[in-house]
Amino acid sequence: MIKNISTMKNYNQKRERCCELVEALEEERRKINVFQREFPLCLELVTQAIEAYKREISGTTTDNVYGQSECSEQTTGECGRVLDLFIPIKHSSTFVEEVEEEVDDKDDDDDDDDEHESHETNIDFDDKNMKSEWLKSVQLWNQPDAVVSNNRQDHSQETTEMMVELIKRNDEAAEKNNNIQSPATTSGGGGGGRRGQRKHRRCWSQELHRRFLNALKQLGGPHVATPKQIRELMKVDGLTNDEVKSHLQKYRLHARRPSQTTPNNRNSQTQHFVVVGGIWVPQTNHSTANVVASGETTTGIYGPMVNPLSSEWPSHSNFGRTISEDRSRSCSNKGIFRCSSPAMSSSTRTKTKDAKIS
DNA sequence: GGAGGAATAT
DNA sequence: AATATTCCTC
Repeated sequence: MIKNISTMKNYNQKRERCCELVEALEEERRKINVFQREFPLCLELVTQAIEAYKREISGTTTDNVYGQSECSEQTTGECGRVLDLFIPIKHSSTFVEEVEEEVDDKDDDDDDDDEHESHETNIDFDDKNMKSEWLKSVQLWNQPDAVVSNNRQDHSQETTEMMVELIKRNDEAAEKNNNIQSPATTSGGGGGGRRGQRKHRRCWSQELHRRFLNALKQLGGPHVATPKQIRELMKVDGLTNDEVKSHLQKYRLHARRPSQTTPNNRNSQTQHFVVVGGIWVPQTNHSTANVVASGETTTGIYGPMVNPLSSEWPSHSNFGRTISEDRSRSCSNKGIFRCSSPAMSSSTRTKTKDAKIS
């Protein structure tokens, strides 16, 4: 008898717990629903989990008062599987291809913005240190699209994690395909294929670019800083000299001809730039409302990605497109002031080279 | 090996 | 067309 009572008690508790879970999951589903297109699988998984729990609830309330209901099995079976997709995330700190082991608080000592950045992220993880590492990695390296999709602050931690996990899985799959489908080629002159497999194309996230600018600032400008120095200052694991060099080259190119012709629809809110130590920066810490498509600007986990950095490029052109997509269009190249420009002329090397050629 | 610039691929 | 990667030259 006592046994029966305690069993009943257990089931009531269990049922209560299930109800809570269902509610929580439904809440999650509502949130994910916003991203239905981006995360169909995620939505499906949550839906499945909800259904599984609902079945379990109905199972415990009806016939199967004693013993394991079939739905209980589903819980450990289907539902367990579903949940397994989410739960392990918390234990996997190394799922980003290139984990930045070095990018931690210690490294950011000289990077004044980064400390601020960690506040922007509003992360309340228990194991903050561990998570911030991989979150930073995601933030730095991930495709901006995917990251921007996560830019809603009303997402709970679990939801975000689920999304990150799904993104990661998609990326992994894509990468696998890439490796299989694009073996070493010998086609095309110039860069591609001459030597083995072409490197995975990497996008410079806002955060990455911010670090780049920071390093540039510290080194005294794009025409003084060398790729190696920049890379060392950026302290981003996995970042190569070549990548920095390329980025620097791009930056210099745009600095060389800051005013491109794209007149017409300019807001009256003209953006003013100042060159400080050879770096183009917005004159003021403008709050020029660069309205993000999703509406309210958030400072969630991927908060820093939201800040429009396009203004930090020498020109307003599409240079920063990978970083902030097309938000840069709202910038203007009018009202640019140049205070100093160390060594803006093209290098003498080119001249000697040209001289040799001619 | 590192840097700058150009060529090339995506 | 813009941007990342690779090659060439110093």
